[in-house]
Amino acid sequence: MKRGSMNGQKPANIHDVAAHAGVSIKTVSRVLNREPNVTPKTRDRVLDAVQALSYRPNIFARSLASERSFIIGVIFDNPSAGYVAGIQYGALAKCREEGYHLLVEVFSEGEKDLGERVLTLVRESLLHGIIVTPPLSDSPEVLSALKESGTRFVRIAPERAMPDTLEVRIDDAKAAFDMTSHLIGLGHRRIGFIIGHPGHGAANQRFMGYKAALENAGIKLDPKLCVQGYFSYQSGMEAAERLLTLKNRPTAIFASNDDMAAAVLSTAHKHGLRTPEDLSVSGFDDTLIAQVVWPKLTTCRQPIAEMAAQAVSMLAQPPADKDAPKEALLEHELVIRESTAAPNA
Amino acid sequence: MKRGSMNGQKPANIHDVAAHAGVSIKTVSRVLNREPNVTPKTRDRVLDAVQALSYRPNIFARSLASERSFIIGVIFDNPSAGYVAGIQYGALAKCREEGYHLLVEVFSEGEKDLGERVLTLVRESLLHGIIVTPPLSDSPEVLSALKESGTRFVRIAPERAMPDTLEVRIDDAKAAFDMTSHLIGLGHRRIGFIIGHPGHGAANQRFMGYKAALENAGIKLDPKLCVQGYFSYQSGMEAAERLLTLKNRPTAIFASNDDMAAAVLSTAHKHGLRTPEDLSVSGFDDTLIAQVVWPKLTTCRQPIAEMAAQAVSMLAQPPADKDAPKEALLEHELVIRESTAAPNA
DNA sequence: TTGTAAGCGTTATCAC
DNA sequence: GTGATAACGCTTACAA
Repeated sequence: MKRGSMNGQKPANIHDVAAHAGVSIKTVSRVLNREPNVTPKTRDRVLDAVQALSYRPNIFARSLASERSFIIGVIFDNPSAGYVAGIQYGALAKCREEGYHLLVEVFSEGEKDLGERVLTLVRESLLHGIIVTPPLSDSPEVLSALKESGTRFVRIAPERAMPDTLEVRIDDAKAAFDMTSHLIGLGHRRIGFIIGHPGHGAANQRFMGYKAALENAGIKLDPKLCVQGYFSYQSGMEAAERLLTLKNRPTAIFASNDDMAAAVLSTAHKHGLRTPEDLSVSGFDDTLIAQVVWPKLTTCRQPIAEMAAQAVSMLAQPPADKDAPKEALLEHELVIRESTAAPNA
Repeated sequence: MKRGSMNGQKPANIHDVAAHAGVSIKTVSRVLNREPNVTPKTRDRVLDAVQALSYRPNIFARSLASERSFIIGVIFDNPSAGYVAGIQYGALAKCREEGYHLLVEVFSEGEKDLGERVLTLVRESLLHGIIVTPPLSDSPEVLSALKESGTRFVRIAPERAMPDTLEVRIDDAKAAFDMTSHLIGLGHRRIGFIIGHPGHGAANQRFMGYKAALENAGIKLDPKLCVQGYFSYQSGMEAAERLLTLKNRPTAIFASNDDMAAAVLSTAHKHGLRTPEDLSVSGFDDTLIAQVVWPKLTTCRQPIAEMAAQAVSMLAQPPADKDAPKEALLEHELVIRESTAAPNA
């Protein structure tokens, strides 16, 4: 057995490699970190030794000595499983490329000592950077703790802009505008809207987009048609209930995310309404649910994984780079499926 | 990344605390690690200093010096978003309790150098332990790499037992037995079964439970009624298609997970079959989808989060403890909803 | 181009 | 009980 592990042998360290290659540890370090000033020949000898001893640098020692960390953190507050999975998938792919690891933490916005906990996380584990997902990306406590810590962070889909802060987003207002326009194009005039969670950044933007599209088409906004939701399936059912029992009920409902849209479908069904014949329904996000419900949901695809990958890239960039873009704006895409059609079609 | 807070001040280290408290660094270390032999008075002085300087130990230095890590890894291969989220939720809660962090990594079983990558992960980042989720929990490459590395690991829902290995599971065979018996109790005799992914540990167990229940009720197994699936929505549609176009089609279909059961629902609908009047459908896992489809799925709840929490607990336990349980068996629970009823009801 | 030596912030080994 | 001092495995000035 060539590597020392099972049988109580300690794994090789940088000194072993140096000895095996007949060079100094500094040279090994240079090779490993791709620093200049190493002859190809020396480099090969070192690489051979690394191979032979199956050496892997100790990440803790590296971090301790260099004051850099190779771990990127991502923090969540309970969003949908599909959203979490999408973010992680994208972040992990890029992390692998860039040589980082991904540490996950969940915080709930309500909890005591939220700022304190965030500080502990970044300080104790010396994160290289941190990805902040909504609704945490607009939490004052989280944000000020992060600022105080000096750790670089990227906010995903934040509502409010912040100076000197990295952001990744789509144009939520434009996306909602497009979706609403799609409905209007189909011939709908009475379009219900289920607003997202009040604290969630993108929620407001989407609402704005909806209103702008109505105005653009010369349709007067009916406040009765706009009801508050919280991005949860449950809240979607309650909102749908209110909209569908209206005297003059809408012919289409645009929900701010897929979970709520799925709830609308189910509620409409319960009321004996067919989709899309009697009621068109559209969602937002294009998570798995959109394709699993019947009929399949018309929705707006948000490139969640790419957003996370982008966030990792920004973090991987050297902070000194003044010219690096501070904000990345990614493209959304309307996905027209079977849940929307012309009214009374 | 530099750790200094905004104003360029470096965070306090153990020497600062020692100086502030007028003791040696060893004493500070003792207090922090709850070692004996410290007078209450000294202890309080140290604690005050910690507070005053808002000191947090550097996790890298700690790990380097003690050869212990405070990070637990969890590795996935692409399972459903609901499953991933459930595992992480449970693991994180327990990690917080026990003072660990959670590092996530995704591997795909097909990829080259899988074992090599697993080795690198545990060695490079010196994980305290690692949680292996299915289907990785039965991957020979992953398992042998882990054994070789000497890192402690817990397998979630493995199919094959391994000596001297930690495991957390439910009794999948019993659960499938119960579900099948529920269907039989309703009056069904022709019960279709969609088998899970061949490489996935629990899949076989569930199939065994199905067969045992039939035998127990004196029903002869019809091989035509058992079709292979892969746990994906897509594979569920194909399997359902085959079952529903059978000359003598089943009056109930039991799919090995919720995603496939949702696909059965949709396929049945397409064939003009009503659920549960014309066809009963049941799933497994009780993920979000089970409650989002219409009608809501009868399924078997698997306590995913608790299983992950249990895994963290086992890892947190000192390895020397010979009497610590090597295997945890958690309870499943049948969740009867609207997708199952008596045939022709 | 390569090597020496001094940290990095902890824990651990002994003395006292 | 408490405290110097040496690891831990690496990076990085600074020499050579």
